[in-house]
Amino acid sequence: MVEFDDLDRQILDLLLEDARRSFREIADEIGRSAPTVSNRVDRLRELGVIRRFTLDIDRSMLTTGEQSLVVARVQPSAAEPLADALADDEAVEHVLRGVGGTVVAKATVDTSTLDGLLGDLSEAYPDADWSVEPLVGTRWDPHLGVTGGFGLVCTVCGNTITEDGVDVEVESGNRHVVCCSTCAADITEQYERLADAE
Amino acid sequence: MVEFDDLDRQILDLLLEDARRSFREIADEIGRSAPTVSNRVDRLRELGVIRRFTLDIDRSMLTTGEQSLVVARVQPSAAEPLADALADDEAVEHVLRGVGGTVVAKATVDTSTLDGLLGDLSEAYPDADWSVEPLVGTRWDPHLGVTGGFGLVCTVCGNTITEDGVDVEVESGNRHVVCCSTCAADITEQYERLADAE
DNA sequence: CCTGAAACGCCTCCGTT
DNA sequence: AACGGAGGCGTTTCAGG
Repeated sequence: MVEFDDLDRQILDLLLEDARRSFREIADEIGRSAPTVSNRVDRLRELGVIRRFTLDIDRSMLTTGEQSLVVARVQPSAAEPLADALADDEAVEHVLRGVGGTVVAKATVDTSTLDGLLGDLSEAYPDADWSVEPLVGTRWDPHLGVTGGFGLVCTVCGNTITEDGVDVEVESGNRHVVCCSTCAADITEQYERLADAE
Repeated sequence: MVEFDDLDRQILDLLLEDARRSFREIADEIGRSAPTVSNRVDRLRELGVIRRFTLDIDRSMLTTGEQSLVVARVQPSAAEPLADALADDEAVEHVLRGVGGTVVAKATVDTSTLDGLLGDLSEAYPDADWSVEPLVGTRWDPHLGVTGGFGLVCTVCGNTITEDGVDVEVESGNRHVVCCSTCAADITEQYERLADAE
């Protein structure tokens, strides 16, 4: 059983708004019992839809708040490794990557302290077009998408997952949700090939 | 009394990692009692350091997950109104603004659905340099800054706030934290002038 | 500003439907 | 899959240092 319904969407909406809201309060809101909400939340965490419960902090109020905004444009094929390299730096908090090769990073240090990392990356990506600026304002309005539909997406073929969905546990303990047994076989094979290569 | 010490920093660190962690667990971790943690968290919320408790969601798993990355470069003076205009749209979840006039937005709709909003904004900011792409990857590693120091910053003059700090309540119910009575008078005056202008 | 005790509320396991 | 009850935590209030 792998599905994702309106109840899940409502729970996510309420938790995005206030992640410390009690399960009982959520239960009242959506017309279910607290254990149901608890079970749903557990499932959403296990599936990886909820990556973590966290805070939105106003860093402009803190002296640790010097932050930098990095925007780079590279060849689309180079975007993923660049994004990974940026994300690996401990000062980098956020990385966004567009399909066209735009990579945006938000770091929790000032621009001069970032220089070391960016110097290395500039050499590794000589064709890249870089900009680095002190970050002066961030706004965040957490919500799910505004489009009507919702559901889970197959990580193999991209189709929407229905009641035929399969929840595959690959050997590292990671889980993947796929739409059918064909995609499940696909992903299992991929992981086995990866394991053999080691 | 307005201060921000190592205890606050530790509490924020632990909550960034898991915002549903119990106050008692945090208390054990930092060697204080649960009521102390509860009081500190209340204070951090009231001060606006904690803007909200929320979730990090993996949108790539949801069919609502089509997202767009917008990067605009405008005159620095135009960046703030542009950032506000973007943030006002309900599909826009994140807005980042650099001091040099770079504005980055992350929207929870695909690029074609964004067209209406961006068409209007392109007309309003004819000198802007725009790019819009489907967003294909986001990573987020929540943490406080990596720099050593911490503390609260005066919203008037930018100095670090010490035990002389003042917590001013301006008439709208909003609060500001400033470093001294001079800055407190400044901000009160500013708000009064604003009220008179209406 | 902190603590401990106590009261109250919330979460989760379990048995049932 | 979901519910109600029960036991055990978690949170908050309060008195006292």
